[in-house]
Amino acid sequence: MPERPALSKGEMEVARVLWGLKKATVREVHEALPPERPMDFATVQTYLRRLDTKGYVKAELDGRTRVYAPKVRPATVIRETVGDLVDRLFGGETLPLMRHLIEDGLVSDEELAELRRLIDRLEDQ
Amino acid sequence: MPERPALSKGEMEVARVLWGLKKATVREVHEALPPERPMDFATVQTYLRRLDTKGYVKAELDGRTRVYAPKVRPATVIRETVGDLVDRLFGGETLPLMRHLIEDGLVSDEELAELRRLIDRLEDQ
DNA sequence: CCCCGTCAATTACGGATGTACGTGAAGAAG
DNA sequence: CTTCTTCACGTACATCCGTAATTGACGGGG
Repeated sequence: MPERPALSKGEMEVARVLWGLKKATVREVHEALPPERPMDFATVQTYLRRLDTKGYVKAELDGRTRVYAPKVRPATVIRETVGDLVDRLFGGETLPLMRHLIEDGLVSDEELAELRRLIDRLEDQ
Repeated sequence: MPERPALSKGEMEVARVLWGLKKATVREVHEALPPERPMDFATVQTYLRRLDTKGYVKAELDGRTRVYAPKVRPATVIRETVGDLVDRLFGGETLPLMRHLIEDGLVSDEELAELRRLIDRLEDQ
């Protein structure tokens, strides 16, 4: 597999937005940013350019404006990123991460139920 | 709460080792590193010094050798780190992360069972 | 005493990252 | 046709990160 350089924190944020939009110009991504995390237009531009060089998105010129689109699926990025974190922080063990997520109250009751359904489905299949 | 600068990947790795040792010199940390992730002695030294300046560990001099000890509990670091990742990659939603962990086969059957027990315990309490 | 090996500390350094400024072209206004 | 404005592009830059080479103090053998 083509080993891409890992994403940085900021790159992740704009990648996430681009996944949501499927296809967008810098301006569109900029405007779609979550309001609690504003970012300069030029900063978004930089992140998109870097995502391009790193191979996570592709860009094509429309007139004189670049239109970006994802090239790597979110699931892939997530797997790699989370895997890396689990390695470094938990020595590769996944369960401790789960435990923390659950015990720190980061998961609501509803989500717990949903989670249980998920496990059920997976187990008898 | 004293907002510390976030940990970098490398810093996490040595912090993890130090948590295991409770208290150790650079050399001890260096020797306790997982074999599949070797690291120069001086590199470990640098990470520990940076962990110190960032406020994650404290160091005291024993003779002319520094002895390091954790100052922030793992649970705290984990909460902050994972929280940050969840924000950036999932917009704050925890469940999608869980889903990915489970569906990508990153969780063994045994762990699934364990996980179910965890949920049970949490729910009826 | 002087030299050498050992171990810890300090300094170094190229590349990544977060963030933004300066520049130049396309179009609107006069 | 000249000027003003708008927008996207490339360039910039201070900091952080990963990684290690260099320097300096101690103790032991000649």
